Amino acid sequence: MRGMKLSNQEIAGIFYEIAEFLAMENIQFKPRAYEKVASAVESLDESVYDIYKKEGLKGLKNIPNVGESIAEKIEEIVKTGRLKYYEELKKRTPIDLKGLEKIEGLGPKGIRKLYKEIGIKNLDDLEKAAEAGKIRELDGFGKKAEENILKGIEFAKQSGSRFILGYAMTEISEVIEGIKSLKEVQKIKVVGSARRKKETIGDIDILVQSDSPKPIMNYFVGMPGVVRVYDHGENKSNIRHKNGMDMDLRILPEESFGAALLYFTGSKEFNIELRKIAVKKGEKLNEYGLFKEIRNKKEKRIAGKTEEEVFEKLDMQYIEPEMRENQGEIELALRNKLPKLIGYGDLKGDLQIQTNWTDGSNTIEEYAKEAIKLGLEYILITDHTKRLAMTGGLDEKGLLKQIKAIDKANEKFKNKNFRILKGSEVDILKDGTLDIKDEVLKKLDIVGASVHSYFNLSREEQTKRLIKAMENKNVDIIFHPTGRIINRRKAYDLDIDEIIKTAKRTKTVLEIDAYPDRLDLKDEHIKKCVDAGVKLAIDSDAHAIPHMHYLKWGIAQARRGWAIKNDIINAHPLGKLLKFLKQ
DNA sequence: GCCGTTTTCGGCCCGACTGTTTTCAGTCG
Repeated sequence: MRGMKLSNQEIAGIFYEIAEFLAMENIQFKPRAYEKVASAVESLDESVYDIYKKEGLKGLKNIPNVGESIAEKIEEIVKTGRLKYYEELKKRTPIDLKGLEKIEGLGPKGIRKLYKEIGIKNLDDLEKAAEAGKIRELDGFGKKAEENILKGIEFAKQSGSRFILGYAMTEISEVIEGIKSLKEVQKIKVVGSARRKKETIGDIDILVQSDSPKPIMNYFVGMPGVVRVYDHGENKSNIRHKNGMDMDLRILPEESFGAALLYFTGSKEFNIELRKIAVKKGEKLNEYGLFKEIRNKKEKRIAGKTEEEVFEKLDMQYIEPEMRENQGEIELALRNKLPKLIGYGDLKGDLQIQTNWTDGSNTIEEYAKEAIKLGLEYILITDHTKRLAMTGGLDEKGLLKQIKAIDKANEKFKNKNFRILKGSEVDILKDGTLDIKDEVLKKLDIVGASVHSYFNLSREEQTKRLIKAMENKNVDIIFHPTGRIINRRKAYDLDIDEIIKTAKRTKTVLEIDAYPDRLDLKDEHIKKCVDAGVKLAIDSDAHAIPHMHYLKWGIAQARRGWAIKNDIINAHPLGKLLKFLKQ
């Protein structure tokens, strides 16, 4: 095999681009076929190189939506690192497709026209042509189109990555509160990827139930912070907010609200599958409801008021929003075999908290009081250890001192059915040993260990390092196992399957760090752990009191990984939790 | 290009809004 190995993500990118090129040529159905493959490759948890190595062409064809022709194309990529078909398409139309399609309102047909008629290849060309007034002269374009292109270029220049859900939610809530205050609003709900609790979101979709949409729409497009209005209709409007987010508002009446909720929550692939199920039953599903044709083409709405009703009429179980990704959940729902996901109120404790003994802002007691308010029964204090000098990490002596302080603090909560547990976030050194002696670790209730250095070790070394830490009998949990920070730092290179295998063998728990920009493990890793029977902990990683409220984002991530209550050790009462741990 | 309780050909999810149309194509989600 020659050339650079492409990631699944990059290969998916190629197929997305091919879809786009084919759409430009006005070719029917093929673009959709390539898109589907791109999305399937993107969500694989095994590299296509590994699949090909193990099972060859046949393995590739087992990827959903991959047939003869595309399997061969993937094979070519694996073998040569290139794809001739793609390169020829690019040669025929040598343009910066990815850049140009960022412009809102500009699609494949428009891009093709701009290239064919006035030779526009990239955003620079486009900007110059628009400024020179050349766009408006083209058939099918006009003055308005030219203006929109200029605005689009400006936004494309300043818009960056996707937004982190847990952080964006605060600002979203303000907008929601504003809309909610209108008397015409009967119900309001954030839908789209935010309701599915994806870790990052591209835009905000909002759904309102109302019988008089007009005043609501008028408020929405004119509310404070709106910098651009893309659409302003009776049922649907779309704006850009000054915080950089695009927001979509749809308004429907009560009889359609459930169907609309279902539709606008997505995912797109999930919706398409659901609609196909309806079609097979001779019915039609859209955002207004589930419809059955009665005599002479007249339709009757058989469901639509609630999501539950629509699922029921489709003869399937209710599917939680976090699962709606068309990753097998639909089949399970049809067979009445869905797992019962861990609930948002199911946690009994928080197992990662940093106090003012190191780099946290609050005292042990303050955290305990907040935990009681949140309905928790225990917390684990996990301050950093000595190698992390910049946090004032504790050494053996410091830890022993903290143990005594916790004993004393526990006196105060005796009557409250609440316990503060003694723990630590021990540093895993380069060779996999720990920076605190075993004889001290032994005295703690629960020990978490994590990596804070040498992020650039080779996959083999990094994996070995973590395995060694897991093999330590005192280590109960590995905190933030992959080390990624969303939009800021890549995960360190790790053989996650080996880590999961070792976790199973050594009875080590892996953490779902609930901090909004960590969410480490990722949903697909969680799914693997659940399948392998590896236990997980959901922790806030709080460095201050408000951070304890992040636990819900960890639960959301666990639900996206199909975890049930029994998979999460801190969903258990204290006694049962302690039995799970090593020794 | 893929896929199959309408199986190896003939389908492929469905609807809102805009701009430039004079009944609709393109784009988006």
